[in-house]
Amino acid sequence: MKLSEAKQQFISSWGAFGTQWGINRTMAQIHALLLVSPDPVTQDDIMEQLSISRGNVNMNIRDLISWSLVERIILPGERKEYFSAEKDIWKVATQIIKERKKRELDPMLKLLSQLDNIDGDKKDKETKQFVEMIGSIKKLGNQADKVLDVMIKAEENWFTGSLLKVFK
Amino acid sequence: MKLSEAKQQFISSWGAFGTQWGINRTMAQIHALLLVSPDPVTQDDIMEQLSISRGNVNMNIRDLISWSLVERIILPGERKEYFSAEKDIWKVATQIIKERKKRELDPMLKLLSQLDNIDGDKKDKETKQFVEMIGSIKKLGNQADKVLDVMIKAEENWFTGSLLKVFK
DNA sequence: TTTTATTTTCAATTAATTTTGAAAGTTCAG
DNA sequence: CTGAACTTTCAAAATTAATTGAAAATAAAA
Repeated sequence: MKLSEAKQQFISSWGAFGTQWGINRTMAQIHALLLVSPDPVTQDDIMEQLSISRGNVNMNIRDLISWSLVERIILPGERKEYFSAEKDIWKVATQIIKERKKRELDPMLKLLSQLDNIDGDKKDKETKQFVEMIGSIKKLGNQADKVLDVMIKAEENWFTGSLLKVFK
Repeated sequence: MKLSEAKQQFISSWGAFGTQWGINRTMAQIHALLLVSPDPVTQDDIMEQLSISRGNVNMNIRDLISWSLVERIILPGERKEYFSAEKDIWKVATQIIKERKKRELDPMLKLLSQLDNIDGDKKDKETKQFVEMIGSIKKLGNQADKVLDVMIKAEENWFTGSLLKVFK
């Protein structure tokens, strides 16, 4: 398989994959492009390679930067900005976990703890089911929270070594 | 807080939460409603409680059934169908992991292994970066695959007990 | 300062997804 | 069978999300 073909395939699939996870297709594609680009690239490079508008590139790049997956690079003596993605895939994964946890899991746990205190008869079937369900989701969420926290701090070696041993 | 109010809050937030994860808002809301309903409910109940059309309920319920999160219940002597959600939240979580793994991770790993063999000079910077990146994503994906497989088979006790111990 | 290169913004457009609702299909009691 | 009760389908409509592109803003060079 030719490089250009494989690259196209990767970028387009990464975009489709992202979509299923609630990530803007273009953002995922830009990320994919940067992941396989050894050198920093410009907005114009991205516009050309993905056939998308300047505004679109700009917004999605900023988004990727806010996720700390991409950094802005100023080359000395150059007017244009360049962009480069974090290439250590373990760091990429933990960074995504960290951000999604912060943006989604934490707020959800906060909400659940607000739904805790229900007025009225705790013996009522409806009330009982609600309180129990919120409680068990909260419990699971808190456990996931702890596990993810450790993962975020861990080294990749720990994952491949120690943890996989636990999983025999 | 009143039950009805808390329930509304939960359903609507669960829907918003689902959206961020690439899950249809209505599907997530129906799931939330069923999670906090102690008894099986009908399509009409769902239509009324969420103010949505019959077709919408029907399609999303089928989707939930295909995820094995909801089951169809026929009450003896009744003409209508009833629906009920799996209430064990650990089972819900592992079932979702199982399905997403099957529908998303597995196909992605399959794709990556097809992008392995690139023609041309492995010393070329572009080629090298591509091959290495695909390789490391594949490696991480395979590790995640193993970990998730064990989780899917595990009991919740294992998660709360043994695993959390590993995480001190 | 003025000019030029480059980035950012955002209203308008386009695309993608979701929802509706009525018709067709199914099932079952009488 | 027949018809009422109920479920399913799917084209069209509505909604939501993403994208464009040109104008405004910014920053560096002349």
